[in-house]
Amino acid sequence: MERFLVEKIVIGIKSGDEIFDTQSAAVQDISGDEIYYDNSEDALEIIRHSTAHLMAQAIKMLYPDAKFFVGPVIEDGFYYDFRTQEKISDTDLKAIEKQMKALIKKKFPIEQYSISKADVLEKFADDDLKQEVLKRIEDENITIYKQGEFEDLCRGPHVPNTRYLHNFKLIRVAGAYLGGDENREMLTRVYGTAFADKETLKEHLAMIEEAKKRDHRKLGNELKLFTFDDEIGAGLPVWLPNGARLRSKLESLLFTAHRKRGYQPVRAPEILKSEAWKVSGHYQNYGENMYFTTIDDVEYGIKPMNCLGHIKVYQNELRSYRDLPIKYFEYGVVHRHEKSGVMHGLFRVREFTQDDAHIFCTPEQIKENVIEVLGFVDDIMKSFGFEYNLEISTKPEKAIGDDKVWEIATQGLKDALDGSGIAYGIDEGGGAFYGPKIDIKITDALKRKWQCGTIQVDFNLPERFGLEYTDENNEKSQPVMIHRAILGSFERFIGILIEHVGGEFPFFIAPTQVIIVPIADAHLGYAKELANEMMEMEIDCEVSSKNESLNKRIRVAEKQRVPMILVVGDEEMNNKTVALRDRRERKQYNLTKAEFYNIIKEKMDEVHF
RNA sequence: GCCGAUUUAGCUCAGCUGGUAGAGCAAUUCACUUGUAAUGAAUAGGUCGGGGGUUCAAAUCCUCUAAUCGGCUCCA
Repeated sequence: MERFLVEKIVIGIKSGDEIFDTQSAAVQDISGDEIYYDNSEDALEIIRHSTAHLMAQAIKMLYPDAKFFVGPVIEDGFYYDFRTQEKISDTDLKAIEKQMKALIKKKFPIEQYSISKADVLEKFADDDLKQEVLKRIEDENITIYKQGEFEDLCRGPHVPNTRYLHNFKLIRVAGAYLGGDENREMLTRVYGTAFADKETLKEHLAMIEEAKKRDHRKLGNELKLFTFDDEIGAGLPVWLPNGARLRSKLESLLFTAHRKRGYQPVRAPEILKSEAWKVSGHYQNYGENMYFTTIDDVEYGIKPMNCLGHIKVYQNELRSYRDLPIKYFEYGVVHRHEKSGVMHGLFRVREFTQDDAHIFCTPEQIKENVIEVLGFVDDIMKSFGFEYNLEISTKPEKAIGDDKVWEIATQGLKDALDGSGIAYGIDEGGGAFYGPKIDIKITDALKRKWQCGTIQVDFNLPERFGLEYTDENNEKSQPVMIHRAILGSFERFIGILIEHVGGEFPFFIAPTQVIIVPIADAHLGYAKELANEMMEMEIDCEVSSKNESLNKRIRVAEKQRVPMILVVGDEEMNNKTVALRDRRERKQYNLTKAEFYNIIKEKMDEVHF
């Protein structure tokens, strides 16, 4: 393979933003920059697309009844959607790979020709999936690629010969709706990946394996942070002591952060009369995903959001423009009926706690308040070392309120983002039913994106609940509500944090911050004395006094990813010192008690959102 | 909800084509009293996710159901 890289084999031409393979470039007489056979983005596009076709060819040989839909290149690989009568499972991938390798050996040239759409429709008249593909193509001339006996409609680009496709791996089998429409049939999808050389492929696969070790579900179990239980129910997390300690540290830091920024803590019930959800529109727009109960013949809905309670707090007094903005926050426990197939560790659950807040303000105050929230988000994300993306979601199909109101609200969000010079993406039609939003997205260990925080501008609920304040002219005006969450939910945020740090939590939030290992029973008293002093300093601390060897106890503490391990024996006890072992460096430092306490105080003071 | 797979001791996993279960770690007890990543021995622990069926016999085959995993769809 090295030989190819050195020789700089040309597999395509880049003209402007478009990539052409050598076959098309020759036919259409296109000139531009040459794309060499290597791991560049453009080359991988060609290689992966060709590998997808090679896979289709192999599948067709093994499953002659197979009909193919589409096979695009995706972020780190490719897939192909198809239909067969026979069920295909992960164990069949090996056979498909083997067949692909056999095809590579035949060194089929990959040839291209083009025919009119009418002819293609005719040619594939008995292939309903091809007809579906053709419905989605507007061009009058369709190109077809042929390798050996196999041909498929395709825009390309492709490598010139199947012999360039050695370094691939089929990853998994999945199901996918035809055209992404859940009302259509489900096709079989096989995911795979490919590179220009074997080493890069190996590295990529190793990286995926490494990432799996950071999976929060695996670490949550190993570190005894949380669990799920069949008897309790799907999507209902149970927080174990370690996880609950971690979570309560986060809660308390975030509480202070809110208070510093002028938010008032409030609290409202878990269940509210359905009548209230009808006023808000949740009953009509979201009822199928809510849980209900009946008390004395009156129907109540378990809250899926906290806004209604906060609205009632606002309505408890008459408000003046001088009071605005008013900011209420609550760690609100909400329940949402998620479909059975979507639960995913702590990332997608049926009960979760939002760090939810509502800002009631005048329309003029939207921009400054959104900017302030964006700053709050940035403070939190930086403290944990998270990279995040922002996305504006606009009016969805299921929506309440005027188009004009939506327009104003959406513009308000854009203005705030533009005003603070932050880059953002746009998700058309992805907004909440009552207003547009800015979503804060973070990626997990396997690079899947998850929405965490959110900022939503809402004119609709204030209208529906008739919210008012008295303005400068002593007249009644309607305030705007900004819904916002920074973490999104404690569940999802902690899940992401676990993956981000691979279980090695920073000192300020670690469930067990210090573990003391007395060398022998004689040192237990001193260990407990240290532990008590640290508990006074609000440091979570454990004494490892089990009847095990010193080495074993250190090993266990390390595996539990405890940031600081103190070993104490005769020397430490007599001199009132500690031997501190660093989690990562495996080095020891001998410190006096006072020196050590200063270090941990400093570590705690480093954190402020 | 849909497609595919999985479910055996607290955890991680063995258990071939049917003959009622094993290992390592963890736990408990005892001995050892340890100076920076696993001391040794003994003991205990499972109606094999749950229901129904086939069979002389089911962890193993069939069926329904639940949960989990990988995707799809969805996520106020």
